[in-house]
Amino acid sequence: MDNYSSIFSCSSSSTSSASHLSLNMVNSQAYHEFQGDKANGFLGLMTNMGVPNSEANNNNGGVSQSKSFVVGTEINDEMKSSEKKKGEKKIRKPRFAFQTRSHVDILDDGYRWRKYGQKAVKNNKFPRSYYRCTHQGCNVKKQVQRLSKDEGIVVTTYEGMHSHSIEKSTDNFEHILNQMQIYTAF
DNA sequence: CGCCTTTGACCGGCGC
DNA sequence: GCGCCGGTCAAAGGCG
Repeated sequence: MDNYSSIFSCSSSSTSSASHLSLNMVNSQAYHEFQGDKANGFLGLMTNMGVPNSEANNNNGGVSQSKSFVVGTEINDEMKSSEKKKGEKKIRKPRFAFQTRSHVDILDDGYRWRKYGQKAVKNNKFPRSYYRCTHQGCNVKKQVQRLSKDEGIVVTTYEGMHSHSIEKSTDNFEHILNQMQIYTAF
């Protein structure tokens, strides 16, 4: 979790109308923007989400916001010769993460995930869990990790983007956002 | 019965 | 070259 280029803070958006839409949008757009220039496009998007109306939440000194979006562009080092790897499986996919103040680490975002691994993280007493989207042909991955520093914070890192639509009701993004708000209130 | 979690093994990259 | 580390595989078992 060191090489993330930028951190966005996102307090709960009160307008639920934009919620699931923006999450989808962010997903795809971010993917594109990362090809060329790093995080600027994403930043713009976040502003589009019409966010910052920070509820004066009671956060303990260190953390100033309850939810923060972290966007990682992986190390682009060897992408000089883009044709180097024929299989392009080697291409580092853009990842983006957000951390949530929550006591449950299963954040249902509307997709179906299958857990395929769990590893201990060093300097962290909590393990990290690896999930994969079970939709056929969609190999989006995510990993969920809890901070040992503050076990109330769960970091979810997504990798890749879904090539399909959500299987559950699309209102689910609203639900999760609502959940986030609820947990944030504590 | 199908889908999921669990868990140790395995593997590739990287630093020494 | 070797060992560590992070990520993935796959067999076995659980659960609705």
